Amino acid sequence: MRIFKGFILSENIIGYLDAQGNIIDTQSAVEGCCEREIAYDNTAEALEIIRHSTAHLMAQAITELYLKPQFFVGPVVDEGFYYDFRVDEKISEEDLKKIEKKMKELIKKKYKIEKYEISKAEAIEKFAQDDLKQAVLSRIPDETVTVYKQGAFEDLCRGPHVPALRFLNNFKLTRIAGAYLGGDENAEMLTRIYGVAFADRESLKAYMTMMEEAKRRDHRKIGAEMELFMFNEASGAGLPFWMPKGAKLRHKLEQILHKAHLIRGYEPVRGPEILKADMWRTSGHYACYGDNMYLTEIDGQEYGIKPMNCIGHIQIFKQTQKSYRDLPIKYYEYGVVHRHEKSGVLHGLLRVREFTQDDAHIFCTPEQIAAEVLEVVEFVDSVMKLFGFEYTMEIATKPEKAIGEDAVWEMATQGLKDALEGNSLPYTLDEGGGAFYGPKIDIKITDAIGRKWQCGTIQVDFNLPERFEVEYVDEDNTRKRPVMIHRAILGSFERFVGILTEHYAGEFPMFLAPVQVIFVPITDDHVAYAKALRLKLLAEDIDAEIYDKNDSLNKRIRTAEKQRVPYVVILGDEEVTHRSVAIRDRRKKEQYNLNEDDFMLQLKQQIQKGKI
RNA sequence: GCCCAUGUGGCUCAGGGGUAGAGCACUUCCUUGGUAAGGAAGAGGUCGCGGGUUCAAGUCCCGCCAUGGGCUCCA
Repeated sequence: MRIFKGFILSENIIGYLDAQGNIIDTQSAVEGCCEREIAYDNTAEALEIIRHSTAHLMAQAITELYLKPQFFVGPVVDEGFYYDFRVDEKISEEDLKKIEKKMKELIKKKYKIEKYEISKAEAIEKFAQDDLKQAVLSRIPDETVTVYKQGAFEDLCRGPHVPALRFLNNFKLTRIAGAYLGGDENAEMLTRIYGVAFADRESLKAYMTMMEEAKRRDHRKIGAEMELFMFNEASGAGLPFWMPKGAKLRHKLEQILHKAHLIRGYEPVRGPEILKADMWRTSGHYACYGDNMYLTEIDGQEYGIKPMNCIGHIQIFKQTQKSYRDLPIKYYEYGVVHRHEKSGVLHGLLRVREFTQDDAHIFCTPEQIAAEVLEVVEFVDSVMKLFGFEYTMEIATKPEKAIGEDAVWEMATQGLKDALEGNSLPYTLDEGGGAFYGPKIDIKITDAIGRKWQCGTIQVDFNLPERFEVEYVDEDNTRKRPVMIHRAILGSFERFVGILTEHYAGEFPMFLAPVQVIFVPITDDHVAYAKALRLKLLAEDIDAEIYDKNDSLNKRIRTAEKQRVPYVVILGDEEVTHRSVAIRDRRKKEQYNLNEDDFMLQLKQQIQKGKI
């Protein structure tokens, strides 16, 4: 047994943790520095070391393959690692395999990873030919910097690294992309290669399988297959079309939510799609959000297409005089909005230029804020439970571009915190992430395969009521300013349907499925019965189709199965005679018969599950 | 908007200077079949759009549009 730096030296140790939980690599460890060892496995600490070293290995491979390589930063991120760099030739997707191959060759050379220290001045001298390294150096405040070396390859780096390349066997380069130097939009664009690495082959395989699964669930693929929605090149980017099946799905979602709003005291309203630019000047949108707005001119007057629905709701509120007895007033609208998103960010239904928000504005007194925010949180909770989403909340504070006094912001932000803290609801903070008119709570949901999405939002706003001079008459007969709470639960139908599609992999529950039942009559003699049943279902708002085209029975069953419809129902002589149905459970590939009444009852019970 | 890649019938893809191909889907006919592809015939494409090079351009070059992966931002 060998003892090394106070620890038993094992083939399996790639680093240590000190008393503060910092990772100390084997190159940096000294006698008595550390509390415990980091073994070569898939713990967060081990992966951080492994991935960081894999990034270096990739850099070494790139150095050997391409002309004039210069490297910027190569950090470990949530999903793996990346390295930003510049070379004198073009690198594309196909090159990733070549780089991977070179990385594997380098591993076989069994280089040790060594570390040495030099002064910053020496480093500036050493990397004089490399302006990216100079950029990195200029960001380092320390007077001493460290360099890691493997074979002929040296890189300025803080570490930590594995002791030798043999720990880097299970990696995969996943994609190549452009990235601004330092994330600055005005700076040069570097090449970025992303990769993942694990301690064992199985974990890498599991990760790749998860990626495949995400690809299989991609809402763009499923949306096309199921004919839910489409885009049209000639019509423009980011402008979705809802095909009949998608519109049915969306309609069901709208109906479920409509009922849920009414029960909670919301009233439906609707504002115009386009308002005079002066309205947007008053609201502050023109100044703070103008870059994202579509503007036009009518009869010499400037108009703006609405990017948000608040202004319309404010006008409706102001139309009649309101008493403190009326508050809170809750207006809701499935509001169609247009936002000029940059072309590069458009992504299926998840990021579009025209979308419909499930938007509502609650006008209330400052004293009512906490209770109203809580009620919205409860609303969010029931919606997310319905679809089986886990979620977390995040409070976002004042951004750089904002309207209103700091004191007002402070009060609103505190109101949100109080509402959550007072009810022991956990949240995280996003400093500077608020809307320009107020702070907000963002709801982030986690889908069936663990991905996170931002959907709902609750925003407290003291500013717009002030700007539009919104008032109510208080009990002492004076005019007071109400507070506005902006909120959306799904966020937008587009995004939410996209997320739902991936969450369910297209296998929507009965209460959402665009087509809920498919009847397959065995011969022409059974079509009449199918038609009669279909009408009965329609009367109950259940969408059913009949597959009676001239194909073999097996073919029609296969086609029906592939539609991801909850109920495939076969109708033949037996069913017609006994007024029954033969149901195929497509998940279990089993079948069972029900009489007509029980069938209807079962369907209605399934639909009932969609009530909130 | 920026970097990289891609664009051939409704869908998935082959063809890479010399007169457009396959499978699925679609239409018609035969077949009336009890639980995942019965058979035959047919229709459908100015190869994303616009320029250029060439005797000749899906094919090579340029610009634009759209899509995909990122950067940045957000519902």
